[in-house]
Amino acid sequence: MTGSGRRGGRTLAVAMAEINIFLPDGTQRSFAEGSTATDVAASIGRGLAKAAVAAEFDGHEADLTSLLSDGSTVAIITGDSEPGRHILRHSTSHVMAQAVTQLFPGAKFSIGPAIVDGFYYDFELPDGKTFNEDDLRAVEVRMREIIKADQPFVRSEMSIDEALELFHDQPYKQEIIERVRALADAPVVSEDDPAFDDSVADDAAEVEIGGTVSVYRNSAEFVDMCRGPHVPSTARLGHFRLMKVAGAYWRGNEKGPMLQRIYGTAWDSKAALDEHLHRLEEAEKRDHRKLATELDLLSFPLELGGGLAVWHPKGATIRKLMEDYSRDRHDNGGYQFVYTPHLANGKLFETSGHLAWYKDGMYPPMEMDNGTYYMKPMNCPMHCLIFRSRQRSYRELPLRLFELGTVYRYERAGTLHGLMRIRGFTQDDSHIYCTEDQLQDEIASLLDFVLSVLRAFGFTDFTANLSTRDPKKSVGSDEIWDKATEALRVALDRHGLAYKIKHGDAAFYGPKIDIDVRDAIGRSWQLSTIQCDFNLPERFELEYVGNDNARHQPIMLHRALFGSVERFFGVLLEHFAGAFPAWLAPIQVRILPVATAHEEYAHVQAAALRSQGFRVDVVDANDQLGKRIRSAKLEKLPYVLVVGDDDVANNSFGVNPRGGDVQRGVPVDDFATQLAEEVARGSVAV
RNA sequence: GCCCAGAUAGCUCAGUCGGCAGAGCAUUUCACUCGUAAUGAAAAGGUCGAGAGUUCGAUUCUCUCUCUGGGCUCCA
Repeated sequence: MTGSGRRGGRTLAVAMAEINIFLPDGTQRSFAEGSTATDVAASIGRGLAKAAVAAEFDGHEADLTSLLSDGSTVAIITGDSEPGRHILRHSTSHVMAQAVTQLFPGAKFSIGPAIVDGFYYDFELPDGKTFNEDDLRAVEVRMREIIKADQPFVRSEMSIDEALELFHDQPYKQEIIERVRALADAPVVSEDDPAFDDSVADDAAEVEIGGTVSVYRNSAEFVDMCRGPHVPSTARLGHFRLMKVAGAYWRGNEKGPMLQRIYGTAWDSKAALDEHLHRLEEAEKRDHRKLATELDLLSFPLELGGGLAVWHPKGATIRKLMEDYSRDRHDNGGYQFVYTPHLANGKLFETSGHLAWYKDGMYPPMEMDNGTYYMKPMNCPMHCLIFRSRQRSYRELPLRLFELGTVYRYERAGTLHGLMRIRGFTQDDSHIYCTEDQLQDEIASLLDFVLSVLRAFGFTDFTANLSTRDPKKSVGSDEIWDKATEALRVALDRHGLAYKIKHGDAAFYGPKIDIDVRDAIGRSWQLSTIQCDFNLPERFELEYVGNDNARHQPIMLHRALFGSVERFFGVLLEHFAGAFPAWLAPIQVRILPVATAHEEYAHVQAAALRSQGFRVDVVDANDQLGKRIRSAKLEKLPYVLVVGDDDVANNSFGVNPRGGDVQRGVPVDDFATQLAEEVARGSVAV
């Protein structure tokens, strides 16, 4: 079966004339043809052999059988498993590099890892040439030829010096090899260690650590440094597509050279590839920018400039409902509402430190007769002024100030993205001032509050990130950092919320929790944040009088649930694919009279429903009923009510719900009662 | 900010090898009055993103800018 290209739950990985066992730690051991499980167990230990994530063998089923019959469980990697997809994607990226070097002589290549759903490879073309769409198609064609040629991937190992010689005309490969040489002598650093360096780990993933470098050759002219593993030969590949070309900095360094990155997707079967492409189409259909236009919710007029939106009536209705709900919850949650202006004298941002650290992210200054003014990039300094406006007692704490505060940030032009990254946006922002003793309880109840509000908007799947101190850049004592970090951790544990610790990822002023939510099609969005701040209370010299009649500095918490109202709106729009639940729908009910004779009844009923607080409109019988229904469906309205002779006679509606079956003759009062229940249920906090 | 690709009617798009700009949907009007996803006819709708250059002539070619999309970087 060698080279037969079996896939789909069957053997994918087969090597030439040897057995390769892939161990869970990412290393690989090779055994000569004919080795048995006894040999394997003797060499690497039975436990490790059992835990192996994959094995390559020579297409001799007898060898495999002997491995298995000996009792060692050696997993054979298949194309429809996660490690299998990883291997075939990485192998496809090698083939792409091979095709590129053939079509573009002199191309330098750097790294080409497997990523979610696919792979990429970064290139530098001679004379600063760049890829275009036609180049991509040409590369695809060449790749298919290589795949058809059924070239075996042959692994070999060499010394670092030999590798440097082999890749003498590949400067990026040489740089990686040099880094690995340095790494071989350096102590092993765990991922949890603050000194852990991602980029070194990436390099280490390319090659073996320990003085040798492994390379894979799959034809006379193409060899690439790689730790492996790979599929045994190129014929095992084939269900791929090159998706796009993009610029990418070498090692992600903005000051470094810009390479050409080609992204591709690769799967073990045509069905899996088609399914993936279909998923992309579905995600595209839910794109909030597309839906915002189709549903007439908002727009980004050219005349306004980049990253600035205007809200049309329907979008504004949804936004108002979101904001009303938020205000209501905060009102009941012990928050006090404040308002602050959109711009301020630069002295304020000098005091807060924003000008010193964040000036590039702020709109440029406005010179005025009595000073220099800036649009506010944050609400916190202003809330601190409110705290400081008079002497505070411990009896007032925790003091929770809340504002739907609109801020302006000069996001770099290339980073703008619809509502998700925008230059003027509104935070559901609160700053909580509390004592050290109150910190634990405050954070715990805050986490309750955050999750409850998110659930009310239809999200159920959450994960959290806990970002801890970066000792190289932080203010505040060890003691207070430990205490705050512990408070955040305890709150997460108490909730049983899954969380990852991001070491050293905290802002300089304090640790934080970020909440990610999964939407209806499984994408993850970072929304809420809870941040401790030991910096601003110091800078603004905030204090309260304690029960010991002495002055103390409060701890400050920043927190936002939506994060930004605009971004949250965008996420909701994609989550619901524009079909907002009844409590948020800008138009909940549309009444369609069958003919002109029923228009009066339709308008009377619409007025009656409006008086009960529902959002209702009527479309008169100028068009055919079918057309008006179609139009209402495209607008994704929760309820279409058709009224004709029967309904006028019986005081009823023909109810056509979104995603449900038509029901004729529903009594008017029954419909109103049921809709009221649905609306009330929709926004209930869980 | 950097790399690539774009910008034509409200929307989705076609087109002009440089010579008065096109469709469907939406809009308006007229006819039709219809029971659950597209009735028919007509009208109106455009400085072809902005500016400069080349040209007898530019929406089309060149350059700059603006904005958008995909990435990279960034998001204190």
